[in-house]
Amino acid sequence: MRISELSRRSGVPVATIKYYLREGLLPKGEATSSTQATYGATHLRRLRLIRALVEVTDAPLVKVRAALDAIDDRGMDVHDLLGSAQHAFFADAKAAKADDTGEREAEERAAALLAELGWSVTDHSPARDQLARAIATMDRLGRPVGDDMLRVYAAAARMVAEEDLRCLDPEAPREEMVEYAVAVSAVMERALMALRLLAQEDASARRFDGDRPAEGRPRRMDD
Amino acid sequence: MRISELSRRSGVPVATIKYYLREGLLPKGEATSSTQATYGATHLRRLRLIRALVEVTDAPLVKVRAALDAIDDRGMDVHDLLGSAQHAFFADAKAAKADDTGEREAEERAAALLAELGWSVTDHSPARDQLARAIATMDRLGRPVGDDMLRVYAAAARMVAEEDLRCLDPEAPREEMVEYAVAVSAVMERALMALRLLAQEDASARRFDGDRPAEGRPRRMDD
DNA sequence: CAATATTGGAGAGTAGTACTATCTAATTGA
DNA sequence: TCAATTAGATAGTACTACTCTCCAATATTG
Repeated sequence: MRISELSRRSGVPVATIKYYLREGLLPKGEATSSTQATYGATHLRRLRLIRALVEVTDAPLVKVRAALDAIDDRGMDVHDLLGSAQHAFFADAKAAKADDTGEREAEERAAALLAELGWSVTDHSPARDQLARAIATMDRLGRPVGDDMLRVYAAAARMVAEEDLRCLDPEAPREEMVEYAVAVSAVMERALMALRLLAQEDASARRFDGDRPAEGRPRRMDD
Repeated sequence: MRISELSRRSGVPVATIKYYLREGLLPKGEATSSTQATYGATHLRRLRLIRALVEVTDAPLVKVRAALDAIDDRGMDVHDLLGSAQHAFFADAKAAKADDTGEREAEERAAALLAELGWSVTDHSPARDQLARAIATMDRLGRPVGDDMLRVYAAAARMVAEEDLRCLDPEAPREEMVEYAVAVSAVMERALMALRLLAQEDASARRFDGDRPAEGRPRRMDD
């Protein structure tokens, strides 16, 4: 298929496709002459993935490209491939400023939690830094988070992550599997956040709105 | 305190504070003369909240301002205040294009899930739209999410949301409580996402890495 | 009281992101 | 043959989040 058909089938303007080509987000089509190239199903799938990533999460293109580059990296086993794609997409641009008050302490709390949970994760993971950053930020706001809260969060995260991995098909071709894993991580992140907000609204209704808030009634068991 | 002290104590450059003042993110200080104003603890707290929001989540300032405006809105009960602050901060700029394939269907699935869970949430919530969008996007990528997966996500979201609400102090002044709620929603979102990634890494290790020594991949045949 | 510093307010400038538009020359389809 | 399409390159646009410079009015210090 030529570029105009790729555009029509993906809903992305030709000018934008050319821009993605220039920026290396999309591999070049196969040139049939000096002013013609053809694109295949891979290009269409890749283009849809790009749009999903930029529309649902609003990640900068540079992160999308980093994740895509990781996916295309040959010569890694699935676990490392998954890890490097996540690393690329979710790494934070602004480096960990290991300078200030409480940041170090927050890192230690994050490490302690991970140790307690017994999760086998690499050091220097961007996710770990982000966890520490969130803890440190809550400290700085004067509202430190308790260990019990972190444990609840970790338990919820684990439930979701098990489910994420469960729906990965080990029979699928490697590249598709990793593409899918990245898509699930990124777009289902939005779903999870939306559900959290919805659940907060429900909980808030039960607490502040439903019946009189002030008296300390025992926790309702409706589950 | 004067602007330079506010800058020193918050770590935010004076020029940036002035910019926030101009943009209405920070209320003006009390003017003591035509070229002097003083700022109080409220300003410092607000400034720290702004920085936490823009640094941890990378929300655009317009969203931060919308959330802040909602917080400052007098004459709402706590539940509605919480709701409008969340609405303001988490609403998506790009309107729901109710046009295309499967979007309507995704909305129905989201509604059905919420009905099944019995959550009392408003219609027209941005979170609901985002949930539908995520479902529709997975469909479009050719990897639709199952109802069982959505239920797991919902259960996890509920656990976290209960915990979020639990740590809200009903005795606290209303404004501080809402500020805190927004901070928890926004910065602990990052913590939850980081933990999900870490849990995915652990699950991936157990699944793809754990029982295989250096040499073998379960199956590889391409190239 | 004079010299120096700081401040509020306004405006312009900057760097980065994600496109979008225009142009040229080659090539294709009718 | 000749309008339409295309690759590739360059330039322009709109937006965001600052950052810088300037001014006149104060405030602080010697």
